[in-house]
Amino acid sequence: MSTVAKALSVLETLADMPGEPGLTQIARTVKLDKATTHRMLVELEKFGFIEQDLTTRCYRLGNAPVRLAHIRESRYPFLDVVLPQIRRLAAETNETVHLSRFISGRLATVHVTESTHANRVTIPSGAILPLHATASGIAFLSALPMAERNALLGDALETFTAQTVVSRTILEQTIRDAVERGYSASQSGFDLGVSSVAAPILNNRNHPIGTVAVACPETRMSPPEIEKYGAMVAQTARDVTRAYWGTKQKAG
Amino acid sequence: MSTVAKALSVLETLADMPGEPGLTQIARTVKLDKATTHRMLVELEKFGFIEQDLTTRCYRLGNAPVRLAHIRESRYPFLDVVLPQIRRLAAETNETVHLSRFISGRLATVHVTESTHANRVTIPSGAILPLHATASGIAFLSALPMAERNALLGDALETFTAQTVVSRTILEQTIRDAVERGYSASQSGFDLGVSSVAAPILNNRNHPIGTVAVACPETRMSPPEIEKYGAMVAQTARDVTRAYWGTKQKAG
DNA sequence: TTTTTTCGGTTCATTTATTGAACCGTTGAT
DNA sequence: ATCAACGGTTCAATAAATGAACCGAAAAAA
Repeated sequence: MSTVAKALSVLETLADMPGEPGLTQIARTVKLDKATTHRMLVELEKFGFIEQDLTTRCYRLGNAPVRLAHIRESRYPFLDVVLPQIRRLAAETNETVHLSRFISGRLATVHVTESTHANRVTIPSGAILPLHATASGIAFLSALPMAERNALLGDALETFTAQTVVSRTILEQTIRDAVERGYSASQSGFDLGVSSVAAPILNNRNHPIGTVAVACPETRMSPPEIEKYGAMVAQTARDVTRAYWGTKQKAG
Repeated sequence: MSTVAKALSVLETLADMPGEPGLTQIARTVKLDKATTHRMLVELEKFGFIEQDLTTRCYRLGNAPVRLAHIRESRYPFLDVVLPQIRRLAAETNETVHLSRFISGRLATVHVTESTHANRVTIPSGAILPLHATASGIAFLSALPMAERNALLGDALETFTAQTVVSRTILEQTIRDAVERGYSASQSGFDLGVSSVAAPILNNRNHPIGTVAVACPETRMSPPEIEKYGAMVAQTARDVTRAYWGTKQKAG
């Protein structure tokens, strides 16, 4: 493992730890020697990637990533790249299409293009989508390695409707189906009478960062539509992934 | 120079370079060997801090900083920490107080608390403040090393009013005055009839990230007020800096 | 109170990763 | 056809990273 990889591991570990941990705690979590961890922290701090509270001696994420994120987003605005694809899918299906992103541990709706049908599904932008009860959630989970999947799901699966999948084994099967087909499908799992299909948007390291989904009243989503929209949503997700991360796709 | 420092230098350099440079260009800019630079780029890419376009082989800033920035901002929201201080200054002066941040190369107004006077200064949130023509801009420049200062100012100084400072030598003197007093002052440099004083907000490495400013009609800003508000705005900027970066202040 | 543990941080002989001049194959300009 | 510049790789020489043991302080346990 290269020194740089160790430093970046320390940074990511710190970011994913709750609160403001101390040196020993960070070292234990990254599984690196205390002295090594300390040197990494010192270097990272020099560049503002982390900060240390002088009174408690604890570490926290710094401001440097915020600056870099600004630069990144001003040059490659995610929505600018993705929205045309979303709108095309919405036009082709004439159903409500929504885009979600995985932000600080939760899947949040960041854009919705509504269907023009009188009877249509409306989703508020910003809505948090439960991972086990929505097509988007299942799609997201389906692109995740098993370990991360279980960590995210936690212990209890909340019930939203009579049709919400709360059985662990059924959920596992649903996710396996989604992996196999390349898209997920859900009927009334979160909102009664709403059916949707969804596919994961991946980054260039094949980790999911969000989803695209088509949602409509269940009366317009019979098995042939599921298959048709499913294929379309999967294709759109692939297009989005390619448009945003260019041609470079890495394995695993 | 540690390996980690080299890697982070490569990252920051890439972020600050325009367009999508190639390996050799990056190596020249960071002043590191091509082989070394390449290894850093490969490591950074593994963690998503940078991306490479497979067709052009060029590098660009990646998505990882965006994720970290989300975590940082959700835990330490800048505005939550700063706004109470801004409001206190507004209450004490009963003049319009505004906060700006340096975002992707420009100084942008991110918050305004208006005076209750009938005759008051109104600034739209989001307004871009020219660096050479506003008290905020001068304050920001005054906290910057000479090299960065000149890089930011560019070649020509735009004229906004008859009083806009467009002479390089006068601007230099104005900045020196600001450095000496700890706050900057400007009369009608951007908007006619508006006077303001401002001070820089620093990060824990003493680099400016934004400014606090008091703005009012020039009729209410005679020399004694400049001095009084100047001292207050400088103190507020220091308080903000301390509140956001805790007790840890580093030299240099 | 005294003792023990845990903490953040440092040291330095040992180990290991980093380094960079020279190199290769490719591309694009002359 | 030639040359120059590119991205990327190689490997002996080298410089940096490593981590068990350590320090003093502070918290926890006795």
